[in-house]
Amino acid sequence: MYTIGEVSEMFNLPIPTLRYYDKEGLLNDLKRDKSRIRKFNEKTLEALRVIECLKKSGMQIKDIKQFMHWCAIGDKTLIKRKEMFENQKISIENQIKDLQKILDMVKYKCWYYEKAVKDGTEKNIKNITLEEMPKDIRKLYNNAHNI
Amino acid sequence: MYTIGEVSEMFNLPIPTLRYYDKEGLLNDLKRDKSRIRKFNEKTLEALRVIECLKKSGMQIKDIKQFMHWCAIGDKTLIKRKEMFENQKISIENQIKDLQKILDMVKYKCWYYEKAVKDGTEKNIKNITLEEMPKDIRKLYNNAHNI
DNA sequence: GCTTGACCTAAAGTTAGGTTTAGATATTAC
DNA sequence: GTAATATCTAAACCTAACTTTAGGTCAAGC
Repeated sequence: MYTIGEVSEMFNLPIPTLRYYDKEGLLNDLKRDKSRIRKFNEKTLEALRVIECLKKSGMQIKDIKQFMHWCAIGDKTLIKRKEMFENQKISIENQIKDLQKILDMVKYKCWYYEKAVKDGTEKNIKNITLEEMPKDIRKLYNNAHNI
Repeated sequence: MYTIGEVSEMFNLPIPTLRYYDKEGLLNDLKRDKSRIRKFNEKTLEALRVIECLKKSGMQIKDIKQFMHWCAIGDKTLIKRKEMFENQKISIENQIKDLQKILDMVKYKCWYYEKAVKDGTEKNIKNITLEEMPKDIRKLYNNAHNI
């Protein structure tokens, strides 16, 4: 059993954030002692790990709440929970793909500015054609420009 | 030369968003005609492409504004702009790495719920040990659990 | 000359996800 | 017993990035 202060340290989350999650209904398993003080147990910590994961995957608090609620209901909601994770998987895969395109654009810009800094001016590189680029850079450029 | 309505369609951005970007100083090259109507040219469109890219990479409007301002100043700011893109490159690479860890966690959960749905209950799988997991799933689990 | 449609502005409103404040209670240390 | 420390609550506040509203201008078509 842990106090809110201990959990705050463990997860590196501010105390008000933990209270906020509780208020929003994300911590179903959270119990209180006789003087209304929150007592976090292993189940609550596991819930927090899942919350952190789902948050980082871009899910909104209200949808995480929905999921936590399904968990509380029990086996009747297994299919919904499975589907949720399958959708989240697709969503993350798409986010990674998108970021890889953005990364190509940014890598192209890194090359561009390296050249510009070397030249001391942007003039020469500004109107470069595809043919004048090194092959690997051309690839970055093409990837990036059909975003 | 394009009107704000045309650009809105081309970029699939609401008109008020384009006005907002202009107001925030992201569109230095934007000119007006005699009756104060915005006229977008190729340079503005290229700026919008860069803005979209930087936004998707997680950069804030105020930092994009800073970058656009550097662009307007000219060759004196080349090193700053190069450094900005180099930092953004690292940031995106880290975002991708983080998402890949999250993805492993979510893939593990997909496997977990597939099994649970097959069983019709979460009971059996709930307390599964590392040894009882298939090797590839154990790998996902381990990757995910040192987030 | 009047209506329609696309543009304009400033200012207020919105949303998510917290964070801060103010005041109350309870346990521990001296 | 009293001071310090950690907890509690409700409610106000905050920030980013828009979005909506209300009212005004302007050129084209009838």
